[in-house]
Amino acid sequence: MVFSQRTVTCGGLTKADDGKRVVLNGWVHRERNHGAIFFINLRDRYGITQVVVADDADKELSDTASKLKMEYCISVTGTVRLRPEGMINLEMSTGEIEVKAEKIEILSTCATLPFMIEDENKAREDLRLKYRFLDLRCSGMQKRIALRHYFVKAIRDFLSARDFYEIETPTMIRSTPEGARDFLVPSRLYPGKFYALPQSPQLMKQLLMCSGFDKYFQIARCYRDEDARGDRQLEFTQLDLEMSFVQRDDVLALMEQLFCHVFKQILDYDLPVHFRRIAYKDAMNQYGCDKPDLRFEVEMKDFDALAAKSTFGAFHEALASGKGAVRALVAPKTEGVEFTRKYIQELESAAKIYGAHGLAWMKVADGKLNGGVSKYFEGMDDEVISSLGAGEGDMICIVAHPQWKKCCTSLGAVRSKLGKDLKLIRPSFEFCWIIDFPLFSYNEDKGHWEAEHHMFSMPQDRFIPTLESDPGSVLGDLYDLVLNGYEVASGSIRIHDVELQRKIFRICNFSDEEAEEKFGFLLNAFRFGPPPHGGIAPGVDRLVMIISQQESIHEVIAFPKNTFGVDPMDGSPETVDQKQLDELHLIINYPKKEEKQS
RNA sequence: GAGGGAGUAGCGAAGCUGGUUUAUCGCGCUGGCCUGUCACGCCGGAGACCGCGGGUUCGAGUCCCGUCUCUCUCGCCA
Repeated sequence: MVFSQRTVTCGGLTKADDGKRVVLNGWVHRERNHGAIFFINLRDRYGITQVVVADDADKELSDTASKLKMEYCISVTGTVRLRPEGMINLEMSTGEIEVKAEKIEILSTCATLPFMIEDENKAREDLRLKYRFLDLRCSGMQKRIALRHYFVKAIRDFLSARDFYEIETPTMIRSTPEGARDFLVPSRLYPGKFYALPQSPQLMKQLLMCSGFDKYFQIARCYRDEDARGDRQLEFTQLDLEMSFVQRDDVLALMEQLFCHVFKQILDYDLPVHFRRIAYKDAMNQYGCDKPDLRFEVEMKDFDALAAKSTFGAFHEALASGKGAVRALVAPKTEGVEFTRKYIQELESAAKIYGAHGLAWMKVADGKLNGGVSKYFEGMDDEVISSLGAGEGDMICIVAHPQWKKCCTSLGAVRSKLGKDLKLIRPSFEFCWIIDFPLFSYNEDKGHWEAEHHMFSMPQDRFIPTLESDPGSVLGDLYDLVLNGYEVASGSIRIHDVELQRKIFRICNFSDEEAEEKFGFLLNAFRFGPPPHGGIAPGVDRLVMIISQQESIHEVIAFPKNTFGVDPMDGSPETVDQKQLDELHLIINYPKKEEKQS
């Protein structure tokens, strides 16, 4: 197709270009027809420029102009001129100039739009996803995709300058029996055999360490066949990173420098040089989760002793086994929010989602405990109020549970809800490290220990003697990076010793034979002088989401899947031809529809 | 696997406790007018069996049951 190709973009013209003859290519963003004069806002990736078809236009030009509709793709040839006095639009970066059209070519027309191309598309998400190519024309999406590009570029620049190599690893690998469900790819050449898509390049990067590439990173696509959430979907992108000859603090320091650099580069935002470090146990006790939002101050307090002194039966029951806990927090008196029965009930349901049986509460009025469970604290008013630091008009919320973790997470949910409802959250970026995670957790259903993180993380030295006798109390050289209540990175110092690695497999119920069968290639590599190494993997989607103030990673992914793993645009996943199945030696065993009992 | 929310023209919404109506409004679409707009303005028009299927009722967008789709959360996600 022959057409007038652009000489400039729609974002770049200024009054310095006055008088210049230019060609613009772009989309009709808005069109205003005043009869004998037309205004066209022409849009491309770089911005919007006003095109004028003036009253002196010939018939051909004004006929073409009158045919234009939103989202027609056109080429405009014309001359830049200053806008007349009083017609300057300060809202637009190009608002001081306009292009007087001499020729307009319609490059393609546009059907009736399913939604308007605006700054932020207000259509339902499934419609946005079906017409994602149009949704992406909206300036909000354009900005976020651009931000993502600059985010990744800043990472590459930073790491390259520090001698890291970017190395690609396979996306079709062996399925390994840990973590999430794998996505499988059937093999045509080997009937009955499958590749798996990587949940992360974990083992490959450890092997690269064994190869001597002591500083590695990769912007890696990862796949996990689990249900989606606002902050995760079945395929996502990680900055995967690994280093040899390092200890935990080297990794943490590098990440602190990296994020300081990146935030300065793309947001001109100054992060602190060091991020706060919180032990997992303290995070649970104080914030009720392992990814605390530190943008507001409400903290949970140990209420075991005071609960034991109270006369409230539920507290005593929770503590009876010795494994339970009672935690309390103070909801600050806030203008515009009444701690009504209805609101307290809302808080209680938030707690119940995480297993709490109830939410105990009392208010501080005239320096005394009032309402709720206050009658069980007779004579303890001053003690309770001062130990929690509660003030006049504040409300004390208490959760008791026979399981420590459930007690904490339930009250943590209350804390989160208060943060939002009482508008306590500051607009800022609050990073912190969560360290000293337990290495194992006991899986009641399966009846054996499992790795909290993954089986390749190093136990902290002091626990190595008691590894097998007391797995539950072993802390690992594990670390999560948390930002504004989201886990944005997770990593560890890895095991590089065959015997220690075998021990960990055994604790996680893998026999030596099984371990050899599934992870033999790693164990084999560890026989040939593996270096001590460790790394981390920040989630790119999540970080860009938080930086761009969004609540769903869909807003920063060009073509995301919906909550059911379906792409409404291309319709995937979809059935395939019988021929394809035959080639792959597959027979589909459809699930039987359950007969409904009538 | 479980729970909460939603579904009304192409899009976004209103429609209270069942009953004045031809189901309302904004955007878009469409016909016309308009020489400085920039979310242009003005006049006119088309477009919805109120997700789908039953039921209750003299009467259902509204109440009940079922079902589908979407969305958030728990479980799950090292």
